Amino acid sequence: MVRWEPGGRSRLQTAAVELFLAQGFEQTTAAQIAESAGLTERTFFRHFTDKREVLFEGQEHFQQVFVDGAAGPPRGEAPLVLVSAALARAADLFPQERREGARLRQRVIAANPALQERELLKLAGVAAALAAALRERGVHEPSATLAAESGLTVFTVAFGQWLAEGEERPLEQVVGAVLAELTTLARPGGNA
Amino acid sequence: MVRWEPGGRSRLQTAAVELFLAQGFEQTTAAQIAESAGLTERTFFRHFTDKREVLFEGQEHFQQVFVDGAAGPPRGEAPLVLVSAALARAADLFPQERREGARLRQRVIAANPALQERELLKLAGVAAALAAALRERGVHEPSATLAAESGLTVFTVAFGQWLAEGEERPLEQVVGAVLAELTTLARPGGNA
DNA sequence: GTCTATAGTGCGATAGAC
DNA sequence: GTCTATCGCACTATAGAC
Repeated sequence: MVRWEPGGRSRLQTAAVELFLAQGFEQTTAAQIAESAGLTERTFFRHFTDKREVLFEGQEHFQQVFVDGAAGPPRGEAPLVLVSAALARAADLFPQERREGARLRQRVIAANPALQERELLKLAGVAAALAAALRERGVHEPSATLAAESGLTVFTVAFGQWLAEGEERPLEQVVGAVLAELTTLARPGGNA
Repeated sequence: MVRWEPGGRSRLQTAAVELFLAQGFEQTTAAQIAESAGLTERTFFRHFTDKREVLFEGQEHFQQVFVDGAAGPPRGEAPLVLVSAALARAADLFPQERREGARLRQRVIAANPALQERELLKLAGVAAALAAALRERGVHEPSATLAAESGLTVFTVAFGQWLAEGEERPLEQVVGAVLAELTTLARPGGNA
């Protein structure tokens, strides 16, 4: 006989999304989530430093994919080429099967400013890591930061479109379209 | 005889910055700030919905300056021209005299992730409002969002540079330089 | 202005896995 | 023995309700 069931962490995450969807983030207490997963409140906070964090697992991996992706193209390529490569790798993380789950998660976040704050902080972290990767490839400031932030902007815009009702294209294709739009826009006289 | 000194709100803000600098954000309680301003904790939370908010006064005005700035150029101009106009107006909000105060505030924010989250949310709000203003001027999605987000990125990068040790140029000039860098970036083969 | 729920922390105890 | 996941209890501060 086991003292506790395995996978406490993922049970907490699943329970959290369900409860947040059913009754809202603020109306759901950490104790409720824990109970719903067969654990105690104290254990919830052992796994997640705060209540919001339960929705943001896997961010380190997401970030690393961007960083590694930027290391793909040969040295000397333009910053946006490196960013484009990173975006392609990041898009691979979200195949069709993940679309519906992503929609649920996004709905929870959209309904609560505190969760939006956390998401923005995570994205800013990815952008900072990507900028550092670009600097390692010889891109100077402020270009590195501009390119990295632009890349994350492209990703989030594309991701939102990917989650939209009726959107059928794979994420990589949407990312490509948005990136093309950005370069058009930034070219002097672009997209009047 | 007055029942209470005037300017409670700004006294709270001043006290908050001083205490946050001296002992850190988390180590400072709302009660301490209130006491330091000769008020009660309850009054603090009457003025500011949460502890972080005491550092983010005046955001509505900041946002409105961006929106109004984008309404300046004649209709039919390219999105980045509208954004450039908005950036110029926003830069005017920060003359030389505000540089030192801005440095202190930025130091407090840089030292605490919770404050960074709030700042990012505020900036996202400005970007969303600017994007809406661009759409009103006939810019379609996703260009409106891309242009607006890029504008805010340019502003924050420039603002950071403006606060750097040894930087002497006025903010508007730094903004112009960073914006020029962004357009260079998007040119094919640009800025390798 | 008071009262209260909840987030989040610190510390110690327990129990299984290795 | 060590390591790790769990629980239990006491505690503070935030923030909202009354």
